[in-house]
Amino acid sequence: MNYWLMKSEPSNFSLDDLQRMQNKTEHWDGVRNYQARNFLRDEIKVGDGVLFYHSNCPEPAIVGLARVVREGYADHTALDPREKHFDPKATDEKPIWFMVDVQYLCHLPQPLNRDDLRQHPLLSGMSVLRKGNRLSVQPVKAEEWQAILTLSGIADPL
DNA sequence: GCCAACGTTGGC
DNA sequence: GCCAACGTTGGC
Repeated sequence: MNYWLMKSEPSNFSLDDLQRMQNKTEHWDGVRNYQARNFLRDEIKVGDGVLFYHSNCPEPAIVGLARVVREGYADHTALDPREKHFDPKATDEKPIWFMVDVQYLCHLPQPLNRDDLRQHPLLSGMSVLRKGNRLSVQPVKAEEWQAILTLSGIADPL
C-alpha cells in the first residue's frame, strides 16, 4: 500500500470536479513526464492513497483525499490528434503514456497550504515543498499521510 | 555526447 | 506578471 501526491490546476480540474464525476471517479490523463509516467505505469496500485494538490493557483494546497481504483493503462488522449496532449509518437502497441483512475474520498476540513506543511515537523520535508519541484505525481511517505490525517482530525478513509 | 536554446511549470 | 528551475530538443 503506497501513497501519492497528485497535482492539478484547479482551473483545469479541481477536487470539486472530481467529486462531481460519475462514481466520483476520473482517469488521470495528460501526464507527459517520464518519471511520473513510470509511477503511473509501474508503481501505483489499486487501493493506494492520493493527496489531491491544487497547483498554480492563488492558494496552492493539499485539498483532499482520493484513492486509486484502476491501475496503469494507456492514456488514450496521447493517441487523439484533437487532444491538447496528443503525442504523434504514441501508438496502440506502444502507448508511451499511461494513466490511472482515481476516486474522490473527501475534502480536508481545511486545505493544508504550503505554510501549514512547512510548519509541521513530519511534513516540512515533503517533496512538493522543494524548490524547483515540478513532478506532477510523486510518492508520499506513510508517515506523511498519517500526519495529514492527524493534523486534519480525520480518520483514515482507506 | 555536449550544451545552448527553448518551452513549461508553478510559487510568489 | 515575474522569474527560477527543470525537461526536452536539436545542431554540432
